[in-house]
Amino acid sequence: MSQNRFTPESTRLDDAARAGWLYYVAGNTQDEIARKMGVSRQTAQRLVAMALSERLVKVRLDHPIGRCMDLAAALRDRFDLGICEVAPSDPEAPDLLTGIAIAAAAELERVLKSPERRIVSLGTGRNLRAMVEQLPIMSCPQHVVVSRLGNMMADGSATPYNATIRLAERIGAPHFPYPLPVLASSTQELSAMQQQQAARNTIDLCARADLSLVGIGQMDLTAPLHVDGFLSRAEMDELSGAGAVGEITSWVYDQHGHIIDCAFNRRVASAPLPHSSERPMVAVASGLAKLPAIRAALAGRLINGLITSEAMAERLLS
Amino acid sequence: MSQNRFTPESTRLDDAARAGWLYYVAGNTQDEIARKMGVSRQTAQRLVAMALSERLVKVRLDHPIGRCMDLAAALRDRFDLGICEVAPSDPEAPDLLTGIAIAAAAELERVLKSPERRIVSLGTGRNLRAMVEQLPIMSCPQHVVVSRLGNMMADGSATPYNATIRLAERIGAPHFPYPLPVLASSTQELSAMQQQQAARNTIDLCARADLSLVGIGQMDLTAPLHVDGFLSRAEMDELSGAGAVGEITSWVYDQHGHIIDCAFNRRVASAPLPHSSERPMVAVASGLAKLPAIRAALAGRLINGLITSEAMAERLLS
DNA sequence: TTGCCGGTTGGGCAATTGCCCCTCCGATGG
DNA sequence: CCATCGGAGGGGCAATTGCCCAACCGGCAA
Repeated sequence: MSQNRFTPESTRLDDAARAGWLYYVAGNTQDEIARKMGVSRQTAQRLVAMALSERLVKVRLDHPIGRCMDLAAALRDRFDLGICEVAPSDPEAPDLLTGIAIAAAAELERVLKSPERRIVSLGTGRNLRAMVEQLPIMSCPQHVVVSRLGNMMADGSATPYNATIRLAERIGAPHFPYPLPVLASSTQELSAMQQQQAARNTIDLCARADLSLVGIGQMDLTAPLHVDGFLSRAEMDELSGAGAVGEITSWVYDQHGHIIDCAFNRRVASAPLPHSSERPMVAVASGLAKLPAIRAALAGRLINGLITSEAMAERLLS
Repeated sequence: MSQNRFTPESTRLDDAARAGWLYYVAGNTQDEIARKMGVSRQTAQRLVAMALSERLVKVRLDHPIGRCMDLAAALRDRFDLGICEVAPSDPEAPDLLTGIAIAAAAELERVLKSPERRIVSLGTGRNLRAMVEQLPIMSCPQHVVVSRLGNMMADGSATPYNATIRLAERIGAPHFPYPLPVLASSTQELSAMQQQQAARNTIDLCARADLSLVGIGQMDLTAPLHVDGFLSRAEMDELSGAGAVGEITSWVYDQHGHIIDCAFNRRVASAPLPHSSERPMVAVASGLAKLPAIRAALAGRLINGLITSEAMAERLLS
């Protein structure tokens, strides 16, 4: 009541956080919380539920599950990966975002803990965005966050799932948005764009990134590129006809993991994918539909790291 | 499965981790977990409980208040406090009055909500005054507000920051101003004053207060006692020489939280501070300058409750 | 004023969870 | 061989939790 007068909804969240803390950290029952906070049991229950639904409470499991570690080791071995993490799957929801996001956040956090300056480059996508949400709030002004591709659609509007800004905000690091759109309208325009100092600087940062995290897009009707409107149905059919199975930061590649030489790729403005680099280029991806895309990216060594689900790991190894 | 034969208990932990993951991350019920893992519901429950007891699950609250509650819990534990609240600090104004005032007001409001008669005794200071301003207007004629110290300066003028009157007005409760000045001119005069029926009655109310809220004053050039003219520069230097680090309702104490036996304290007319009382004696204080004063008050158990800022809580614990 | 509307509260009940206690099973030792 | 023992599994019940629904509250328009 009283405290609500000033910042109603922020105080309600505060109460939710407090209730969540009392419940999950202090181990109170909802009755005790109700008593301590001077509200009814039902309200306490609502606050706890809100802490959950507003993603105020983050749960992490600190135990390497043997099966997942085995799968990760097998993937590392088979595909010569530097970084590989496998998150447990719920058999009935095998590609729940949260598990993979937590695993990816842990990997990212490891790098961010360094006192030395680190450059982290990010792609886009739900997975990366969910990853950032799982990261604890930390202060890392020594690092740099850079985006590997634009967040503007052709008409200038921003794409959703922008992970770079969120990450930079969360860890208090300077960040470099990608100064070009996702696609240029022509090869000529692209060349001109790439001459800009800002573009050259950002692309250079991407090339020197100490950790790159990217999503992987499949090439079917649910393809992120298509859903987000970068690729018309006709273009996509054409690309599929040319053997496209997946894309990373909009670079479309075939089943061998080779970037396809095509009109579309010649308009892609994203930072180039490094060739068999020493630097970690880690894909964060799951979902049955992405299987061929992930397999190809691994085969072609477009990536040298993978964070995925138990279910996907099993399929990749079979 | 296969790994069981070699490290049975590690597999049990694995199962616990998996069960915990399915429960806390994937949101399954224990029945579903039991079905998916092929065990009985009871076993699933045991596994989930084990994940908890083995500290496999780590819960984090991503809301400023979460950190505050951690700090408050640590302070409560370290200094054996009954009431402890830590308000979030704005990094750029770590001791902003408002946050602490809101926290203190919430604590006060909890007591005021009681239908039973409660006696609330107050000290003085900006913090308490700000606290009262944060309190909702409510009708509490059943309670009693009493001041722990005078609001008259030597010349009879009133001190600013009088919280008692404001609080009484705001909640519509009867109130007892402190019928003596802050300082008597001599020990003899003080004894005479304390014989007055009104004084004895008020002091008695203070001793029986169900909640006492006081400020803490530091002992440097910005000391409230000095700024408000109760303590000359020379007197303060003398007290500092005698080890004074802080004061509560004008009672000056040393770094161990012991009221100093000195000429000044023998003239202090404020209600006595209860010794290790069961009744809540809560300090509302923040500001870097007050650190030694707060630390000493905690050490000497002059207070058994504290409402402070995140920044101060961190310093107190470090 | 009245009545509607969105949002919050508390009662009550069903689902879920925590836990006691008994049983079973394998190991151990007499 | 049998008695004992400790640990895991399961039945069952009480406590806790989740959620639906009706009541209530404050704002707003008629």
